[in-house]
Amino acid sequence: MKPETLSFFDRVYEVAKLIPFGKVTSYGAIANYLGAKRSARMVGYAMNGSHGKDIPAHRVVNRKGLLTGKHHFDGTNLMQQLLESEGVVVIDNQIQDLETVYWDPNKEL
DNA sequence: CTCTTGACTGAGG
DNA sequence: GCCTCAGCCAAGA
Repeated sequence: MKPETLSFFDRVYEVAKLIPFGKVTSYGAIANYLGAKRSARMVGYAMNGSHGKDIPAHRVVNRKGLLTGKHHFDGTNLMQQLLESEGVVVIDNQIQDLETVYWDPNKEL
């Protein structure tokens, strides 16, 4: 690939697609993997365009494991249900046992 | 070029 | 542990 031709958004999508089934990661982790540790907000912002793509956006949460982006999904609890269907325990928009399901691209890739 | 907008994060009280 | 504040940076108007 020619990353130079890909925008920051496109890189976020590529990483998001690499998230294993039943795992989650944080915006900051993705940003750090892209070499822009301070651009965690951009990662989330990029996910706005993830709709209509093969992006498992529900596997991306903030560093606390809180489903801050659930408001961008259709249903009120769609994001939570998607995660639970993958074996991730979620209670009140908060991922339980985060360390167990956490996937860090910097360590895994 | 300037200004606004964020699905964030770390530091301080 | 919780709440608040400020910095961060790319994209779009």
